Amino acid sequence: MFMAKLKQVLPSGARDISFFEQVYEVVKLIPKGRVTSYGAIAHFLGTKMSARMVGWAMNAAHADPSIPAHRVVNRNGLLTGKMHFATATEMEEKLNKEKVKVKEDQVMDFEKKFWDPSVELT
DNA sequence: AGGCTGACATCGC
DNA sequence: CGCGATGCCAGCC
Repeated sequence: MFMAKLKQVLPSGARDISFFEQVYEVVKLIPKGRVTSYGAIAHFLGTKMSARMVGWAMNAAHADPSIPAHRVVNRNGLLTGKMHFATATEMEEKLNKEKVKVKEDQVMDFEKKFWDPSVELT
């Protein structure tokens, strides 16, 4: 269960030097009112084929409040990870505050709000 | 050392 | 149109 791994989200050591940090960096760099996808981040990090890694990284990211994980959605602009937030509505509420409209757990104008790190950060 | 898991992405039936 | 199976990679048991 996720509970089991939830405990290891915060390792006592500082040996968290992995692409996790890269994911954190990218996610933190996401402009307000913008969103990106796991696939885009994965691509930016080089592991474009496996967006799962990004999702996995985000799993650990949710432990860090400074990481706007709510701005990261799946390829369809769907808030698939909302269930991992404190509350199921927190994600879309935060997005709404950033002028990002969410309908049916889906980001509206996703393509317009989409922020591609491989393009914006290059 | 081997196997399981994961907030995805895609194709297949 | 819905559910299932597969690929990818890294971390953890």
